[in-house]
Amino acid sequence: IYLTNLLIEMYSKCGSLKDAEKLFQGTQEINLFTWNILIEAYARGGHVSKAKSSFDSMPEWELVTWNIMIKTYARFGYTEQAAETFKRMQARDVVSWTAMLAGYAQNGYLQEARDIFERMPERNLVSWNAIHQAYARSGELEQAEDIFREMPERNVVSATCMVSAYGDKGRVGDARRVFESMESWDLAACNAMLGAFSRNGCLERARAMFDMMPERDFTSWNSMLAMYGQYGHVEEAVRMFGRMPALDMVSCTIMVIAYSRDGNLQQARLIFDMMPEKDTAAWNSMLQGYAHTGHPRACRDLFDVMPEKD
RNA sequence: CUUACGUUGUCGCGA
Repeated sequence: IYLTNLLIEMYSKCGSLKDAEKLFQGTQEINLFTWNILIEAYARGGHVSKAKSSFDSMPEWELVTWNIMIKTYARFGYTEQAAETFKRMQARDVVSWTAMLAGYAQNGYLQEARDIFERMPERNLVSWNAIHQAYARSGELEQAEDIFREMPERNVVSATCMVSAYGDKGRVGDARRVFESMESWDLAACNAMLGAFSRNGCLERARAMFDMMPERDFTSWNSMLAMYGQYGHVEEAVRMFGRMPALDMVSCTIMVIAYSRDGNLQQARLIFDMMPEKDTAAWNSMLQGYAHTGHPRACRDLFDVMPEKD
């Protein structure tokens, strides 16, 4: 049963929801872990109502199950349901409190997040990071700085969050200062620094950062693409796009925008049509390409065939 | 064997 659970989880983490489901249904030996893994799998795929019906079909619930439901609701914007779930729980641990705090923050409820933080019976580093991030993402930089300075301990996550917050405000020098004071860096930390450079038009510094990074993922590559596209170096974006080891939906969407802004709607459409998966952001980007370049007809035609409109 | 925090794209919301 351990092995079955591991296998289901593996499928889920690879995005093979169908295989995870099949395995779940095909196995007779099931425990609470199995249920939790299944709910988590639905949550990953954004199938909130399936997660909820699995939750309802379970023989019993444990704390982890409730925690997963809080996260699932909050992540997809069902803040009220998350809060209801939180209130209905008989026992809560630090994970429950932190999930609720982060859930409020992700949906823009800074005050509620703060209230949760203050009511928490105990806080750990993750809880501190969550409240720190809540202020940072709301643009409350001074408060975020205060928390960062005063929190009992900091780790790579705390610092990454600060780097990103400075970057959002255009304070590249401060971002660098924090980044350089870190005692260790992981990929996300490097990406945050790279993003601070790229979003603020520091092309050379971004390039140097990118070249120096020991490893790169989609986020790293996509930051570079977006920067070159945004700052009018479409040919450089194209060059990097061609060098990427693999493409994802975001890379392609960035190129659709870059080509469109460059007036090259044919190339934009070519990339768009090549994409194996498209979300609404991808569709909207292509629409906007047509809309802003005087192609109302093409825009309308595309709009009419969109599978999902927001 | 399962759950909470950080890094990339469109639009909107805030300012």
